[in-house]
Amino acid sequence: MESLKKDKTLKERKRGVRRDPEANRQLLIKATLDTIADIGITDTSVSRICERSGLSRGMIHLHFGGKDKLLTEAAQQFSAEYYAEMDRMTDLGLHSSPEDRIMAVVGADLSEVLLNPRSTKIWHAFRGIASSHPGIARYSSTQDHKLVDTLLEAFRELGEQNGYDPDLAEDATSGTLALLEGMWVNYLTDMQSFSREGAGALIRRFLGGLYPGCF
Amino acid sequence: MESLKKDKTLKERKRGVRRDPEANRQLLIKATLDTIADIGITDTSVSRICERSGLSRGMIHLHFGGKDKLLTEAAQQFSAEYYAEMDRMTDLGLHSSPEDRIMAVVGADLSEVLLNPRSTKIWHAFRGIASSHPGIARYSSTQDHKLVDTLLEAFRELGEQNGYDPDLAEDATSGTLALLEGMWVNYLTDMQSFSREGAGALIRRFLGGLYPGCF
DNA sequence: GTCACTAATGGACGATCGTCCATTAAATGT
DNA sequence: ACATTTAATGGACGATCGTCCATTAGTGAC
Repeated sequence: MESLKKDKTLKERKRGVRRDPEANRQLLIKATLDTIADIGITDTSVSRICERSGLSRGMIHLHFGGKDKLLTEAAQQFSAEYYAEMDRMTDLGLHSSPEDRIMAVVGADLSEVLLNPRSTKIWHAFRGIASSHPGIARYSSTQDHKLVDTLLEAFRELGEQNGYDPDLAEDATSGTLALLEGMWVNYLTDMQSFSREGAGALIRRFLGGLYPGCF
Repeated sequence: MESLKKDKTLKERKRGVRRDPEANRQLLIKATLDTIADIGITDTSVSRICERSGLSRGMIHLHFGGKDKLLTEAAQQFSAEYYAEMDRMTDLGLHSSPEDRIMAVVGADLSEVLLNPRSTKIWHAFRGIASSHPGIARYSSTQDHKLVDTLLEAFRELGEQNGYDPDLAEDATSGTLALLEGMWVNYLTDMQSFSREGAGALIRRFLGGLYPGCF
């Protein structure tokens, strides 16, 4: 599968549009993420990235000005892709019940599209070096994003409808995200025995406890 | 504080017992963990570790046989220290109520002894490279340890006492650990605004939802 | 005091790191 | 068609990587 990708790349470069800076930029970012997922961020070097992308070693400096900048852009793009997919999978039923909207977020986060070997490895690799790479740290948090507002709003609405303490919504939001973080860790630690359904059921159970009668 | 440690080390070597292989081993492991917490695991090299420990560059190969082995032993020791501290902080009241025992685990995990800048940075650094370092992966999980049994037993007892579904205990255990994982991530992401009390209260709230009338 | 033994040193080694740039190739403008 | 501009190459560069080992220094036995 990997060598197939490489061949496709090379062929495109031989016959199609022969110079495409933007495509090469993207190719380098993708190669970076793939390399991190494959051999770990410690062994992800400029040479290895270029090798995988099929481009020459000078390209990174040309397009990004250095390895660190490339890493930062890769983290940014990876984060953006996560949220784009999350939006795509949850925006569909906007006028559904708060429970459904919340569980849609949970389900999306636990789905194979978002939670897979590649993404968990990359995600945790970036988080692991975030404390020493300020540029990357900006993209290794779930906490300051639209996603929080989505959940918060849904929980508020749910609480309002059923007469629960309004400030419960904040804890519910924060707790839901924390539970999901924990599930990702479980998945990373043991992909074999991880159950998406089990993880979803667990979170539903916790939320059902917080909002009795719902979920 | 750091140069002070170094001086102390040097002085000990000058006047006290002048050759102490085991002490140097420990010194190297400590220097490794400190370096990871300080400059990140990417920049943690043999030279940097030796520099910090005040020992010569050959020591790592002499005592551990290579950098990877040292890293693995450091991860192992770090993990062991975590569980030792956890035991120390929770074994005190063995015959107390299940709720208290559970919240003791939560409180310990959120206490400054276990949850601090150094430990979170090291923990996440190791986890970030775990997928590509099988030796380290063994020590980057909370899931296969005595701690699980402690919680499981307490939740079972709690369920029994109050007439709850016994299989709730497994979800409660797994969820509690997941929530704690999430709290560690929150702490790593934003140490300034993190509140230990808030985090503890949130978890208590979730558990109170699962076991109404308790917590 | 001498000898055997182990701990510890610090530099040599080849490999690889990330950066940079002179050169080549392709696209664009005239 | 040729000149100009931009994309892309691939090797040179010094620095640093991790490993290894000949050497030195400290320790204990006799």
